[in-house]
Amino acid sequence: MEWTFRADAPLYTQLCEQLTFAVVSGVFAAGERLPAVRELAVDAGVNPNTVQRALGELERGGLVYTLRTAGRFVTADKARLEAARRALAEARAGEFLRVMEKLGYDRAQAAALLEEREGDEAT
Amino acid sequence: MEWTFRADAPLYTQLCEQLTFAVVSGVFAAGERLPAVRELAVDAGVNPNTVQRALGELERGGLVYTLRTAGRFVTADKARLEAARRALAEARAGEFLRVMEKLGYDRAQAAALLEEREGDEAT
DNA sequence: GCTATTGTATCAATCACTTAATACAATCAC
DNA sequence: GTGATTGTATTAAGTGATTGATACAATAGC
Repeated sequence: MEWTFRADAPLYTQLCEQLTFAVVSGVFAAGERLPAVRELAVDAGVNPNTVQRALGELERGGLVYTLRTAGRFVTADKARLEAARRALAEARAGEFLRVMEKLGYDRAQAAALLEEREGDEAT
Repeated sequence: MEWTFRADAPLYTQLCEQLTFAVVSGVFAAGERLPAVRELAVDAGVNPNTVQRALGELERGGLVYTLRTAGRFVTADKARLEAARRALAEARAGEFLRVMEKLGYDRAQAAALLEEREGDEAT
């Protein structure tokens, strides 16, 4: 998996987000075992503790679970994964609408703005 | 004007955003004089330096200008204000689409999600 | 010209947070 | 049972950024 980090936010935060997106969107399949903490750490070029901290968040959200010495696994509960994906999307949508409203765009205008956009390919 | 600060981001950042939104959406009219740095500081309950820093950002964006001892004024260039408003909206839209894409929503689905939402009044 | 009010500059300290090193614990595999 | 591999806990230190106190500078207004 590809890791990219900006300098304007903590590593563990970005790690958490990227891991969440990966899990929720199926990069790691439901029930699949994740690479070990140390492995992920080497792969991403960060300290194992940092990975640990990020994964702790995922665990609290029920997206992954831990078998003490066997490793971490993505939950097998596909409904839960889908619900999480949806919840993330809803949250982002909510934030987006709040900000747009402060800028004087109502819901319809905000939606229209999305569709009008040209050439914003997210490489 | 109403100030609200969260604890999860620097004051000057939030101040900057709130001032930008206020200026761009006409809370302070084009050409109007802004309250003095010290006045805003008292009003918002922060240090004058913090206000100064935030306003510096607005100035760099051409939204306000300074007359050394007379105060700060919103630019009289309404086109510029409108352009800034639009640019902010576009930027947010772009971010939103990028994230939604990572979550597996294409542009149309993202837009649809906005319109489906119920009861998300931004009090 | 004097004074009050404006923005500006400087400097320091505190504060919190992130990151890292290291050691511990448990159990799977053989 | 032994060792390798897993996650976990503890602790420290760097580090960097934010905020605040204070002094400076310029000029508008009377």
